[in-house]
Amino acid sequence: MKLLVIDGNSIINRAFYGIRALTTKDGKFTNGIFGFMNILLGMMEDLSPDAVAVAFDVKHPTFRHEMYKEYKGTRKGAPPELIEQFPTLKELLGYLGYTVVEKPGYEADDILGTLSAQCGEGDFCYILTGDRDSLQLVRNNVNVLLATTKMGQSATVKYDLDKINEVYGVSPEQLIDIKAIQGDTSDNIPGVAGIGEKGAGDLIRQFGSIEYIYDNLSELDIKPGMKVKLEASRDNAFLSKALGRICLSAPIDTDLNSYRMGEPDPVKATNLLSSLEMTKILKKLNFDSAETIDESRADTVSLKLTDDYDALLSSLRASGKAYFTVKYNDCGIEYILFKMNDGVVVVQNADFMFLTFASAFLGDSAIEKYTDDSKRLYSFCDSSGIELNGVKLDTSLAAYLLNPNSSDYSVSTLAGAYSLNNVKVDCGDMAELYESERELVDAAAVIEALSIKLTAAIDENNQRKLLEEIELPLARVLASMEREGFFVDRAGIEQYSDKIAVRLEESLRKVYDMAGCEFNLNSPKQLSDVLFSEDKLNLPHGKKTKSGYSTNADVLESLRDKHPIINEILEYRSLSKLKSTYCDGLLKVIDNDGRIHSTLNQTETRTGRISSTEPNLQNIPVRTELGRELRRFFVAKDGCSLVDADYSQIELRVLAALANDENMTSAFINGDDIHSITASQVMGIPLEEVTSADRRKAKAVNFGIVYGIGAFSLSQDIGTSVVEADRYIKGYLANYSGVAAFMDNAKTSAKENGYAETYFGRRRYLPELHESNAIRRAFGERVAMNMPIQGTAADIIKIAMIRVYEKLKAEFPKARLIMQVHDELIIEAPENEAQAVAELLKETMETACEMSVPFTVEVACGKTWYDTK
DNA sequence: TGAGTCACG
DNA sequence: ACGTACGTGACTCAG
Repeated sequence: MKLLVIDGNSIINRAFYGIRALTTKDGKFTNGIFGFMNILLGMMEDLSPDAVAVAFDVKHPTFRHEMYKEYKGTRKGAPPELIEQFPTLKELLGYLGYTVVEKPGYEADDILGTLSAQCGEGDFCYILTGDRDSLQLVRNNVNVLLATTKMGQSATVKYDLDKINEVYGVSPEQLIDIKAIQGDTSDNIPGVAGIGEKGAGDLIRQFGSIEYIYDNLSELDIKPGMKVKLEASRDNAFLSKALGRICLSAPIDTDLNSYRMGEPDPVKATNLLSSLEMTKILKKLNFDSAETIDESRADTVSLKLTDDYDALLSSLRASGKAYFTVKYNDCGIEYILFKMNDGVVVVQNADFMFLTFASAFLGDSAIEKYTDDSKRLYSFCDSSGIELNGVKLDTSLAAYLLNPNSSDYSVSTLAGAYSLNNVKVDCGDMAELYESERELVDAAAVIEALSIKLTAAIDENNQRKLLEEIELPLARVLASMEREGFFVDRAGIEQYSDKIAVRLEESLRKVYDMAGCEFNLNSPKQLSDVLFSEDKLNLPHGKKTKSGYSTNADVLESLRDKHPIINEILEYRSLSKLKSTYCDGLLKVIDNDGRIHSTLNQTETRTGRISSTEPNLQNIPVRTELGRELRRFFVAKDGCSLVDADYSQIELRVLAALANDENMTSAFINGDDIHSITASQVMGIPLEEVTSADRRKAKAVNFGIVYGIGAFSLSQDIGTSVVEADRYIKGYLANYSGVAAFMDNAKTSAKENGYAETYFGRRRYLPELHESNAIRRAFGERVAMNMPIQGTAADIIKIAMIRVYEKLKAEFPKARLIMQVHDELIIEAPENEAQAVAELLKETMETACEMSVPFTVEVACGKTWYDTK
């Protein structure tokens, strides 16, 4: 029989520390369980064992104190956010058919030892652990799979007898002797004072055992100093050997057959995993979906197809509500699936009447629509000349508002997270459809219940306005922007690309010349070798990364004077970026209509910003002249101009307003230059005497404050000492006392509530704030300070976008909003309307939100994006 | 697939 | 003693 024995404590520990904060929507930590399951399932696949035992230490309440004093003196207890995961993991393992083994007074180690010792001829035992102590258990038919995290990547290394001999040069038994001399502070094993890992290894490799060493101490060829140390710790050495030997006879069930995999309970396992929001794990388990339904408590939903559009439409009109999901194909809609009282009703786009029905249904503002991807639906309607009205809920948008930390807002995942996955579809004569469109039908079956739960949760959080006045209407705007796209000058990019290619080639040659060898300059690893190896350029290396020395721009910048190659490498890097990401990248995504249609994601960021992908048009170069040239190829189509407007210092203004800081607010009201004023006030110099260097420093502090600044990073940024940077920050907070109070309050209220929130009630949950790990907690605090600022600014521009969209539709129907870059909006408008549109845009953005500071907007028109700056 | 790098606000 | 500012996405290498 093939047996797998797992040290549960050790593996969950590794998982916990290896994966950063991962929690469910209500803040339960799940990272340890998630990592454990990943490792476990990987092992099951690789080894396919017949029997599995998962061993845990038991923290026996009466025993613990003794253990603690006796053996665990210096081992720190696990943090509460890990401890709370143990019971759930054990429960889950039970549902999946694994046997959990624990015995008060015994450690997981002892259970591993005892079970592995039961393996006789014909058996094979794998021990999975992260603890090297278990290596002593290796035998002919017992291997240890040691979980390691090398360079951030987790892997397991197999230790058999040969491997142990190769690594340690001893037998497994002798590892106990080594440890008996070396000791182990974390296990409170004293060892021999003054002899460490190397000395202990040498002694045992040479003499075999501590018994032999102590029996013959006087005759042995050992340095006198070491002999003295050995002699002094004689008793401790033997005690240590006894302590270090893993028990092979723990009083547990030793019949290996008891550990054969049991039948899993798919219903309970699925429910638990869904509530833990572990879709990926659930997928890997690959349960037959019919098995995951608890028949006794399932809601049964029928499935039927209809082409009686009139009946369906009057039924929808009668109820005034439609819960539905849509399946698209290349030609448009393929199916609409409604959840009606009596089950899922499917309409198929199979005849000419379908579009008439769809148009009547989607356009009817009296029917409240509850669906799962409104942006896509708006997009379809746009392209089909249908006006979509009455969208009351988009499940993905509601779920995003409830918790922007997730990454998957599909109906099936949400159904799991809200415990709505116990729905049985009675498919009648529609088995074929159900077979091929399972997920779709299941989604339709739960969308009503899900909508009700989400709506209740939104109300509970006071986020209805945010949903109905910002996110829902924004989906229509984003759909329009995506469809509109940005016209680009393909030939222009191609020419530019060729120009860059020539310079890139030259640059590469120069680098090879100066390096004295050819290598792949795109590989940081190879570059760091060339720059920092003693037999190559041997330059002073800076900070190290996980796989060598960093070669990033900061490091290279500091080496500029050391060698002319540095400049050339920086040149190569920037050219290479322009070529591959921007020239080649953009050319690839130009559509047949000559325009680039970026996807604007509304549920991606944790702060409420939107993001842009395929391609990302929110990071087109602007800071260097050569990069900025690219913007010449983003142009308005024939007869049109671009109208571009951006908020000036919106985040700082939001901060001033949210903090209600008198000083900062009045600076903005007066229209002062905020960075100069800051320099003047913080450094205590008259405004006229503020130099540009002073202003630059103040600007960096202003930015830093928004991010939850630290003195170290500020000093890096402005090139001063940490002490001086710290002085700036202190001075800043003294001068802007409202800001200081705001930051303080942001942290404490986030800690109390469990989330940070914007002015408009957008939330971001911050489980990091409750972590024991100081670094992660500090990160949480910075986020608690930053999110309300960045998020409120995001809310404001979203409001502006909705209003701009509406006004353009009413007043300048030929003008179109085409892009948003966080604090910037771009409209493509007929040339003769550009001026008027510019005024409308500026006015609308400036008045999107009334606060105690003005939100000023700078606007410009031009034929290309470049010209608007 | 993750790490490293770099583009933007 | 630690590691070092917030939020993104694309490309490349290397295991």
